[in-house]
Amino acid sequence: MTMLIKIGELAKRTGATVETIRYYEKEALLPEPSRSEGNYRLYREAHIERLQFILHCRTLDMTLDEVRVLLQYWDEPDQDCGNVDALLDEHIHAVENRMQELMQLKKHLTVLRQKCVSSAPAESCGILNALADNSCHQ
Amino acid sequence: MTMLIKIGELAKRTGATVETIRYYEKEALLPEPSRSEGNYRLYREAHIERLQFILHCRTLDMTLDEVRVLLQYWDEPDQDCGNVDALLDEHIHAVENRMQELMQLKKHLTVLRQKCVSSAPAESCGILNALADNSCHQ
DNA sequence: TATGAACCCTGTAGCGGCTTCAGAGTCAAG
DNA sequence: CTTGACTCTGAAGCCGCTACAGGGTTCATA
Repeated sequence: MTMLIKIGELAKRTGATVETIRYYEKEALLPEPSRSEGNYRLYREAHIERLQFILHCRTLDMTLDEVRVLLQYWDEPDQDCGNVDALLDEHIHAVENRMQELMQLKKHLTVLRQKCVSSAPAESCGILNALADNSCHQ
Repeated sequence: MTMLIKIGELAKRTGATVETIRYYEKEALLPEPSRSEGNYRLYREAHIERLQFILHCRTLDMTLDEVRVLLQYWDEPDQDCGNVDALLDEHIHAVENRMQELMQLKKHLTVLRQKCVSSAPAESCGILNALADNSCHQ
């Protein structure tokens, strides 16, 4: 007897919300589960695993399209997994780039922050003036 | 004679797109400009500066709501600028937090990436298996 | 048996910050 | 007079959910 669980239970076990689970089904990331007499979704072990896989990818900030690609390998285990590496490499690069951007950003913000030391009329606020200044724009 | 420019010219000078400019107008970040006989928007110096201010804030990853707050000081230069500091401090914190997250992320991704060294059937791919693995989930 | 609470269903709209499109009008050059 | 570059409005689409509204189901308790 395979154990069948309803959507709320699946949510509880995985940490997803009920709405997210339904959303993933609509997006075809999760297959449509069977239904009870009262039309409730009934999930089994395989669904739990698959959802966990998806959520894990999401904690790594992958897009749903990236997850879709990975799931395709998951579904066809005989394929060459070379593209899995490639996808991951690309993703790592994207994360690195974003970090670089944020570091630049923080530098700029910190410099900007220094320009206002104390309460004063906005007119003379160094921050506002710096933001307005064209020359400061790169 | 003040020089008047059309939206395309404003876009070229600031680096924004025409659509973004119209969007900012709809969002009341930019005031409605005057119009030509043929109903074209006609911008003047002040619009250029204001748009540059907004774009500059955006390169610093501020939300439009944050920009709105700053513009309010811009518009009323007699106000105390204390809140400008506060907004900036908060924003710097947000950027720092995001950086922390991304660093964690990158660490995870790099570990994951090591698990697949060469082309092999997806079934045996360390990456996919690690993503599927519950124990790896935190 | 009635009723209430806790769960589930579908479908739609909203979020932010644009981007893209359809369908039309304007304007200057050739 | 036509062509092509520009402009206009309004609506829809993007991502990854989240939050409704308005119902149905299930199960325990009074």
